[in-house]
Amino acid sequence: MPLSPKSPGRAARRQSVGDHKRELILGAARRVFESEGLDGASLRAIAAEAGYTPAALYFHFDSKEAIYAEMLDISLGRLADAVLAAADAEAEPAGRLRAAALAFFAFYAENPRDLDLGFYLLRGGLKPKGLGRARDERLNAALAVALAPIGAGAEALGATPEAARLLVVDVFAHAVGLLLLTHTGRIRMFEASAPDLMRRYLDERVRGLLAGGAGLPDGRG
Amino acid sequence: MPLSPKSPGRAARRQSVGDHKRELILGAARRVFESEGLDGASLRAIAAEAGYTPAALYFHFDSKEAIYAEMLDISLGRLADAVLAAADAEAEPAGRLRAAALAFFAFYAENPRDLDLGFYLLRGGLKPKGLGRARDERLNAALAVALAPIGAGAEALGATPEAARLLVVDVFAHAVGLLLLTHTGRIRMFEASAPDLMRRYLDERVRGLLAGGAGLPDGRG
DNA sequence: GACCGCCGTCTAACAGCGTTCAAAAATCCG
DNA sequence: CGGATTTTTGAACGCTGTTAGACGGCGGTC
Repeated sequence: MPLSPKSPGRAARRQSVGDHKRELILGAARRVFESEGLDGASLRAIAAEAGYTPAALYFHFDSKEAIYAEMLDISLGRLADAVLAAADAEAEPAGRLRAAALAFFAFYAENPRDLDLGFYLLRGGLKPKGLGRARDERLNAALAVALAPIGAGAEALGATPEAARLLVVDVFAHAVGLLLLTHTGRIRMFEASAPDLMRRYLDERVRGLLAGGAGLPDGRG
Repeated sequence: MPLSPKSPGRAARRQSVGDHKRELILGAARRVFESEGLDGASLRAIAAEAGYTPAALYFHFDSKEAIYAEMLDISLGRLADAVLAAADAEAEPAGRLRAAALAFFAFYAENPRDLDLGFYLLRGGLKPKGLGRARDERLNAALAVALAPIGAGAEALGATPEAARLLVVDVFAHAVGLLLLTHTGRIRMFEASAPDLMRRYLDERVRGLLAGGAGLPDGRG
């Protein structure tokens, strides 16, 4: 122990003050991001909104991407909360499955900035350079939590674990595709209601589960 | 006619020389983009690769985005070619549908730079500011061409036009979602083979078409 | 009570970006 | 060749994320 702690509670208090300032900056980032968009949100604008000089942000975060990464963590946490709440409001497995998947879809449909953040990651941003490998672990963990009710619902309806996993993957991909294609508003095929498409898709998958034990067979061909 | 054409073939020759230089620049952009990625490809790098000074590019293109937009046009053209070729290699409607959809998927799975370009648009890039409204028309038209064989196959299998349209939309969204989620390689659920997932999904939809006349009912509920 | 050291922030600057503008070079035509 | 037009250039602008060094203030030690 090269450092002799000067006083017991000191480090902890420092830490909590530091955390508070990080949250202050993240809040400013969220506001600027909300009004300017992800690409339009400059570090200087975020710093100004937080009452700081740009350089000061580098004391609290390693980079601008680190701020985005932390915002994504928060976003995924809110997503998981929304999905779990929606699932818990239903009693029957089929209802829980549907509610969870629709809540996932609705979360991103109604919060385009969270969608931007997610797409930023998917498009290759937030590379784990200095962000640490742990970031990816957290990301996958949060995603697993948010999607868990879908798989659980499928298993409760009689699907094998493998079939349930495949259904989760399919629903996830379908939702992401619908969200992305609707998002720009410039692809004519997707000017129609995306939620309707999502509902229709889900209804069919649940019906398949109820009927045959699997909407799509896990052995193909 | 305020401009008196000095000689008949002159404007045409100018035009063709200009087109040639545009293609030269687009080729340089494609190469730089291939090795540096969309975000890493700077205008100065593209200009250097083409043997130009950055400012010279602005004589041939309105902006960097205009270069990207033109690259996207070319990309969508190649996509349509690949899809139509794959469909034409099959005789039966079901085979044509499957081949077209799988070719669409494979085109982007095997050409990540084209995928980047497409996602750049979906993420909000290539806004029709100075790019002109005509860009969006061309974009939608190219997409319609590339996806036409899927809808045609569905109708040949007995689907109503509306059901066929919905199937195209669904397949499109599913493919885009799978491509996007696989693309980063950082979402653990999608480390498995995306083509397999696409095939499985397609098989089921085609089976639904063959069985009931519609894989997913067009009246939901 | 004066001093030292660290923490948090600021000022100033860097290199890079897309873009613009006036001037120069190259090209073409009569 | 002369003059007009089309292309290209060099230099600059304002923006971006980021870094280095200096500065004030606060906590703990002598």
